Amino acid sequence: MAMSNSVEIPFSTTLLVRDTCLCLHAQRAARALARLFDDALRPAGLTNGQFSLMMSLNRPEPPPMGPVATLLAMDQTTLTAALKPLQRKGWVSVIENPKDRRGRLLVLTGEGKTVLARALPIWKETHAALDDRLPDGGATRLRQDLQAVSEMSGEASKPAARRAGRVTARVMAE
Amino acid sequence: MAMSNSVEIPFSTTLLVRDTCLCLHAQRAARALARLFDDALRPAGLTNGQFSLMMSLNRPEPPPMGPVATLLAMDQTTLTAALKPLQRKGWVSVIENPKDRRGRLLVLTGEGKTVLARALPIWKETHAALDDRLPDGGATRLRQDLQAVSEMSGEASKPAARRAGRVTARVMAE
DNA sequence: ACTAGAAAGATTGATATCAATATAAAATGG
DNA sequence: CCATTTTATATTGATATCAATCTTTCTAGT
Repeated sequence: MAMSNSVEIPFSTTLLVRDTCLCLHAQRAARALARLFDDALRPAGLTNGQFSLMMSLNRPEPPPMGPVATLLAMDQTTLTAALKPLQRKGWVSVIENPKDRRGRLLVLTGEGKTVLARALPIWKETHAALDDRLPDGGATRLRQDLQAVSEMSGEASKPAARRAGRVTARVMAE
Repeated sequence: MAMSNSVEIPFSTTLLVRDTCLCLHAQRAARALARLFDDALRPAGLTNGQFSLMMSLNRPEPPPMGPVATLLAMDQTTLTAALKPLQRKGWVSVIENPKDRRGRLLVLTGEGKTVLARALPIWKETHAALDDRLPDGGATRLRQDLQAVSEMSGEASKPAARRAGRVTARVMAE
């Protein structure tokens, strides 16, 4: 009798994973929304990620990189990479932190602010349209649920924490 | 009087965008969940995306690429790229479609099935743990909301449709 | 059958993402 | 104050993501 080499997973399992996996659902929604906003923001010269990043730099005091990476729930090395094109375009400057010479401060330039200001109404329109198409209160609920998931699967696996074996601080307090 | 070159966006607007943008929330949750599942699946040699992709290939009949890309809500060119490492590892074969010589069929190899079968219990555990940490019914609700968003912002902006100016067919009917 | 258009994928180039690792500076414990 | 550890960030290498574009093959209309 022949060696049964390949392990069969029932098709029903495939359907189960397809229908229930929160990770898959999140990746799909994230791709779809990214495309939606990328398309909308294209005339402004920004992607959804660049918009979010630059918007998060619009603060009274220029923030260091770590907190921004945490805010965006991205790896610090991803942030370093994401800043490169924005620096090239002159929209963000990365300066040395005088208080801590290991660190950098992220500064939105005047030109960066202009680009961001042009993108803002597009974001508003796009987001309002999206909001309208969701059932009443759907957006708020979804936001809360996403927040919960980010924090939950984030606490233990926040990029910074994973390297250091511990959890890091709060970010962008109002 | 000096030229007022830079456009100021109030900090309150930044906080508004940070707190309400569904796209940002989705990207963050997607990154956090991706890390969670990537970490869990690492011993099995798979990333969350590779797991989802390979699982979606576990069907009675090997599917063509288009429907798989649609199912995963990713661009067709992304799928082409994502298949490369899986082909190299011998877990997926890309064969010519005898019915349509433009097309390809994606086949999970025996070795691919074995890898996937080893990853399955990890997925189950990880997903169950995640489920437990969400409030009652939270997972189901979130799934439905994510689904709605994917379909909504997907219909008009499905990768295939964006190129062709129209919307494509249903996928992976049970 | 022919031809124009549509559809399926592949390729290229730019950016995004993270793991592993490296470097430099600050903090901490003697 | 010095040695160790920790923290902040950068670099490299692999994969993921999409826009723009190209080739091949199929389909429709004639």
